[in-house]
Amino acid sequence: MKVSREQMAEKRQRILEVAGRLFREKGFEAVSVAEVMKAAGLTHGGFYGHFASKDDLIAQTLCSTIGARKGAKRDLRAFMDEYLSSRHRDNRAEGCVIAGLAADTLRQAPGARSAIADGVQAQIDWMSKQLPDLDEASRRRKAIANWAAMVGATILARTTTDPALSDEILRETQAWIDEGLDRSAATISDTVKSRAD
Amino acid sequence: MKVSREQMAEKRQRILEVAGRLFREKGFEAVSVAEVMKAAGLTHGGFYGHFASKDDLIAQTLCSTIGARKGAKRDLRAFMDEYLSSRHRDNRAEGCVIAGLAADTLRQAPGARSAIADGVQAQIDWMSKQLPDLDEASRRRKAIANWAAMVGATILARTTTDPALSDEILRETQAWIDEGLDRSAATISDTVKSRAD
DNA sequence: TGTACATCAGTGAACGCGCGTTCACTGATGTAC
DNA sequence: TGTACATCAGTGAACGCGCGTTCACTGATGTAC
Repeated sequence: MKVSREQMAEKRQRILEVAGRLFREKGFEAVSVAEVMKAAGLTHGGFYGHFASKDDLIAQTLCSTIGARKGAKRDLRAFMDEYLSSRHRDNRAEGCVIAGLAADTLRQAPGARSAIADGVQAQIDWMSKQLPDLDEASRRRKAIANWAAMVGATILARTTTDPALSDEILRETQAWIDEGLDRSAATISDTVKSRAD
Repeated sequence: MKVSREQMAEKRQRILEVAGRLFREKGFEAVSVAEVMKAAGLTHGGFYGHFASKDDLIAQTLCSTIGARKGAKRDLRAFMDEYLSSRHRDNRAEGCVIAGLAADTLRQAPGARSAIADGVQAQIDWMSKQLPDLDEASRRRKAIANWAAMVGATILARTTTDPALSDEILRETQAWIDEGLDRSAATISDTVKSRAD
């Protein structure tokens, strides 16, 4: 049965949303087209009215989900705290796409790969811009190293079966990053002071 | 046709080796039992004489590959240099199992999960032991944060489609880790000096 | 040491299953009059 | 504004395919005499 154009656009959006959740939770290959459509309240046959293929759905879902998460970011410290929290570790379905799906995306079609690659690039640029260091090079170095540590810690914390070790990985990574940020702040205040002299 | 017992043990070993390479290269789901057996020079029907199921193969391959890599480690600095090299980034088939398959393993059977989890634990313990810092807590913190950064950087560097950014991620992460190690060395030599006074 | 036979690792056809994808059909929508 | 009809989003059965797994069979191995 036909539906109105707004309804169709809404349904397309709903498919992208549930696909984003399911893919992050289970990975691309473990989620079937039929499962996505059912979760969106539709039957599987209608899928190809919205997307050209499963690969197309994957690429569009990544674009859409990365875009949505990008828009929600505000303060760097708050972002890092949330990222290395047990809540984020345990909530794969709504968490960071890169921590959840980067490894999976390596073997996907070019559309998916470039969507994730753009996300990595944008994330590094954003973090670099938020850091307090004075010179560009150390801002960028710190952004890359901290982002790598955050992604790695999330993946390792999710992998571990021992809850104490999992918590420790998040906590110690956060402490290590905080030490680095404090050191930057101290250097900057020194620099500002010496300039004032 | 029957073969001698030593030949059968050799074949089992060869299956584990090719499976280790193929899984790291393509992920668990994208490699079929038939593909593994063909790569080992056998036909797929014989598979169940060696392993109870594909899940069993995955778990045993992880154990075997992690064990083999553990035995090959020597010096921490050399290990870190190699880990964050473009060679390691580009050689998934023979590289670190955790960077290559940790994300995939999340959704695998318990045997695979615990094999990878043991690998994570052992890696943190080993790195912690190799670090020069005087107190246990900062050794462990540094081991966790550095290991997380190494795993994350490898995954991000493999994800990126821009070769320059990929190289940059590896280089800057290594530089950041080196700064941390140098800082430890300096602190220790200060401590030793002040004790000598 | 040589021979006859039981064992069993490996072979390859076959199985059932779930997947991505297709397609004839349905019926609400939106348009022409 | 009301009616007749073309459009087309959604339905659900069906498809071909590759997968993990099974099984009757083969023939070299290793043992009993």
